[in-house]
Amino acid sequence: MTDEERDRRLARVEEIRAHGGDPYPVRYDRDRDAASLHAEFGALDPGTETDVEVSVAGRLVLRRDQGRLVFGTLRDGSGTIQLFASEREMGAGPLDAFRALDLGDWVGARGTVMTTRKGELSVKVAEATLLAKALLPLPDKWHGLADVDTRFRRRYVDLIVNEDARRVARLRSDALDALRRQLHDRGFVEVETPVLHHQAGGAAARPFVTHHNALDLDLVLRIALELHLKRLIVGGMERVFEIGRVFRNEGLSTRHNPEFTMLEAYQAFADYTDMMTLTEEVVAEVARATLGRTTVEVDGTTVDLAPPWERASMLDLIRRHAGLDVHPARPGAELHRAAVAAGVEPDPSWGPGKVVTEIYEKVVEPQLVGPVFVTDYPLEVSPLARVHRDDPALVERFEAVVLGRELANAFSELNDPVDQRRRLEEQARLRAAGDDEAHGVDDDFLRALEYGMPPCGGLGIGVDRLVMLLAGVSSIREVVLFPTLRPEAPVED
RNA sequence: GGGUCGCUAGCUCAACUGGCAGAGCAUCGGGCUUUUAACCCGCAGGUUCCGAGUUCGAGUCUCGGGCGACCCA
Repeated sequence: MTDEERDRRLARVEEIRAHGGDPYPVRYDRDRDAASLHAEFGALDPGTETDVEVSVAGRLVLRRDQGRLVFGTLRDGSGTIQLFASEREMGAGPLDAFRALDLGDWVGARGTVMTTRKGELSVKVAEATLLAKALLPLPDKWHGLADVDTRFRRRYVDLIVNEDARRVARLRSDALDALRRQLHDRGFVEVETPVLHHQAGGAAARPFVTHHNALDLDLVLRIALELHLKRLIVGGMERVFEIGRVFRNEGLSTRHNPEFTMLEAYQAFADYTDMMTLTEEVVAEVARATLGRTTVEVDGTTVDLAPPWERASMLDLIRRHAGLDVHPARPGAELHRAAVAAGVEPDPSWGPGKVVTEIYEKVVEPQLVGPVFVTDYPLEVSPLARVHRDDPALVERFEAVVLGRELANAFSELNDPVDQRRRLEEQARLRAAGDDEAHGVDDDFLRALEYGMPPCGGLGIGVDRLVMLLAGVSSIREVVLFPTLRPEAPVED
């Protein structure tokens, strides 16, 4: 019976209540956590007794029963500490009650600090208190949870038994903290802009559609932060950033979760070269703040994020890695031949810029170790970026690539309202022709630009991907605490 | 969407070519006052993901379905 263990523990709960106990008491006074005990008493010699009385609290995760002596391992938010429960110290009745605790129970313990003969720092228990009874058993104490799906569905269990899950969750918090500090230190102001949009914009992606009942209005969840942040630049907020969730209605993979976290930052009077400097400095500082170093390792490959990062144009990289000399101004037939030579099957609907970009993405990007700034994208695939100062077929845009993955995307922002309107109308044409990832025309955004946006550099960093890099993991689900999953099958457990 | 692999006790995993469904941990009973995944003895625990088929006999083979992982588009 699958509920046998749970029934046994429920019966234990009733037994405790029948004896006047409370299996779920309201609070507990603890004065120390495991880490502080190790920090203060870690140097004690084996076999030391102290008269320092402490109280600790945590989850009982291991137990070693010696008969008249029971060892327990208690885990709190800081680490683990051993409990030393002896009949001599507690008496037979209380020791039996301690023995009756189940693995997974939350327990408070008061006693003195000691070390065992083997030198393990312990609390010699004078009094133990059940703080919360666990009804469901923990997974195998040695192997933990191996089923990846269950790890993500029951992240709470993953966090209990998997040190690495705790490490990554903490690392993500540290990285967000460091990102905010880096930007604040540079004079950026953190803002919050709407998640519910009338129209998806700022990226090429399909949105989630939702509905506002009172207004009887369909709305979409944002796919990017860009267009509202630029409105703030128009409003005179010279340096703004937002760290926020965006939503893209696309498939699930090791690199894609439908909701993920973007950092976008906009800086007035700057161009994309300034954003390269900002990117490499901020990312390197975040690595130092979270890892204490600038090198990261994923799947056995180590890269150093310390600035300066290599800068190379997309066209140069195609020449170098694919041996092809291409340019979006070349005749279409020539570009199609080049694409085929590179192993890319060009779609008839693709313009020359799209063909060049596809060659880059399929052939070049996966080979790039980096960190490298890939600069100067075809105009056609970048409707929000300013035309390149030296080449009208290109825009001033870069993507930062590390280990074949895009980490950041940035432009010299397009602030000519007439040019912007033309480019969005071209997108609308593609959309009408069936490209459901193409932009629509956002009239309010265009109106904002008509009030005048100063020259501006804009930067987007995929926070999840940054954390993946820092954590050394290759699946986005490892860095998102509760990744999107199919609903659990109705009959389970 | 395609390919490959997987789904067996609460957890982690076995079960040669089709032949009595097993182990470790957890649980339960017993022993043990310095353990470290404690250890020793014993008990109990199963819709082998679901459904159909082939067969004297299916965890194993065939077909269909579900869920997941990895790779590819």
